[in-house]
Amino acid sequence: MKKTTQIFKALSDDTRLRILGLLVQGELCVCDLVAVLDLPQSTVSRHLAYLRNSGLVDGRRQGVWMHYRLAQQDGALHDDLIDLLSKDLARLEEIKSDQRKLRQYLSKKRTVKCC
Amino acid sequence: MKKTTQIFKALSDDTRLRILGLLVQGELCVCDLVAVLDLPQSTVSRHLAYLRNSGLVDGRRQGVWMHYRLAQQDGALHDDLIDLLSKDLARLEEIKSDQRKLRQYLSKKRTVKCC
DNA sequence: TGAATCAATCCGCATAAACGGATATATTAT
DNA sequence: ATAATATATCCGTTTATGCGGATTGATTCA
Repeated sequence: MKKTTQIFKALSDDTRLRILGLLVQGELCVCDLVAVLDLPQSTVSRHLAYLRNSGLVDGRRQGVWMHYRLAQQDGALHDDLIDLLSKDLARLEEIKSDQRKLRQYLSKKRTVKCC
Repeated sequence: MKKTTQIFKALSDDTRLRILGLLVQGELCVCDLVAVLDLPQSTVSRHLAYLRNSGLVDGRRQGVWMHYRLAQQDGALHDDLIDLLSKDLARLEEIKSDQRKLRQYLSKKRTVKCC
């Protein structure tokens, strides 16, 4: 039960939903998220830690950079929720806006000194 | 976005998940919930108010008693979550135990002075 | 109207969690 | 080793939320 409420707590915060709304598009590194969300790095890292502790995302280090992506295969409820988020988050205006910003950002990424 | 996080907040608490785990079985009144959950009435009512404000349950007065049930038709995310809960809550041991208690309770309900 | 009963709200207290600048840690390159 | 950079964690402060006994409000019946 604690695991279940923990997952829902992880989804109860605007910033974390925004992060997930970007990660449903694919793996990203912290510097990408900071740039697109336009939030302090400590804020982004703190929320990523929360999502990881809740089992919703996995992190992988590549050199200095940490890449995060949605976690897979972690129980029925978890998988059902990931499916649900992939489908329903993109209906929210704020998420759509972030996703647009992400596309712009990725298209000019070579000009950015990040991963 | 606020509406979305509000729904997830509503699902982030043990007591509220237990209430929903009973309501997926059908409409119940507050006194039923207090008896089965074995919690103070003020606690149950407070959580019911939270669930109602989040749009997850509807209340209907019948005389002195308030009957609560899962709300329907309130947006894509909402409906998807109700489906998910109906399916996944019953996998949790604590919820299964509550649902057993509910069946026992309902079977001897005529001996209880409640709705 | 007054008593009885169910449910909602109030209250003070305790705990959890968000914020973001500052600091610590980890990795790479010189 | 030292510097540079990316990320994680620490810290004090603020805000949100849970608790449950006590109170209030609503409804029914005599």
